[in-house]
Amino acid sequence: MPNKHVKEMEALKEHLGKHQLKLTRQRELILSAFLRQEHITAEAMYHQLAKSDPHLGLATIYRTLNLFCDAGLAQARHFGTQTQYDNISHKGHHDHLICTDCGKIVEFENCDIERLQEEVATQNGFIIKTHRLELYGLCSRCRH
Amino acid sequence: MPNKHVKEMEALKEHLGKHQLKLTRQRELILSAFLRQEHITAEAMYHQLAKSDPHLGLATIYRTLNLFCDAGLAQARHFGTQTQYDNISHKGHHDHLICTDCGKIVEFENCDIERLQEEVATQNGFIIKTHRLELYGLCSRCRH
DNA sequence: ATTGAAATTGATAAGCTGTCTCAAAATGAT
DNA sequence: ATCATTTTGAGACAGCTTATCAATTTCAAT
Repeated sequence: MPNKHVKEMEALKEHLGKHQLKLTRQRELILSAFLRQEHITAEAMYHQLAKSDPHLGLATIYRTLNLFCDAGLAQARHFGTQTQYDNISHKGHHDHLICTDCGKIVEFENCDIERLQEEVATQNGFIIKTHRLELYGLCSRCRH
Repeated sequence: MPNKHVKEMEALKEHLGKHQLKLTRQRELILSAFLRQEHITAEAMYHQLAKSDPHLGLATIYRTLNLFCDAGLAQARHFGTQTQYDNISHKGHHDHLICTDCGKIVEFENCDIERLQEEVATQNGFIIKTHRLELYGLCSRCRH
């Protein structure tokens, strides 16, 4: 596990400890692979890891990615018929423009929107931990 | 069909005419029910209409809602494991502040955020049809 | 280091949502 | 009214995700 993933590893361990869960070889392996991606599906990770670990089950991948969501390391996003698991640390504050016709996804970042979100939260007594902003529409090619 | 839905009915007829499709009792019924909602799932509409029309098939609902998407009256949005069909004519978007601790949900609306969203979309050549904004955090009670 | 209760895994069955199939019915142009 | 074409309803089917469960692994307490 690269050094730069130590922080996430610690976050996972903390979550495991709090919930009487155990650190397994598979969880370490999947975390390591997950942190290298910006976002990935369970199926894609299954095929990716099959090379180095042929007996890693698909159910374990799903269970572990959902665990990462609980631990705040990942965020599930449903698009089409599949679920994308977004890497929170990569994401930082990236949001998505999604073409409903061809499925194209454009990532963007907008500080002004972030600031307004904070404002709205403060007005309502909230402290924001994460957010999800998705804009659905047609990309330049599909709108014709 | 209420008078206020005449415009949508005409839009549907125009689409049907252009594509050699036919206006059926079911399509009228489903349109009428759909226009009364801000958004709905196929399953929910199935149960809702089952009372007045027990033999209306679920497949027909799906087919018809997808037809509405093609006709520009509806917009499909994947939410959780299900597909929400949004009523395009309802413009009043409410976004959500969600407390991850107690589950409290506060709805809000912010024109400035909406405007910035349009800006971002335009910069990327997109035309927005719908969006989804959720802020996750702790509400005033739970943050202590 | 060993033990043992509790959690996890892998393989697969089951569940859910949405689409496809096809014979019967409805539509609408003629 | 006729008839080619489209649509419907019911259920089969397909894709993605979760549940089941015996075998294995983890880890805290010896």
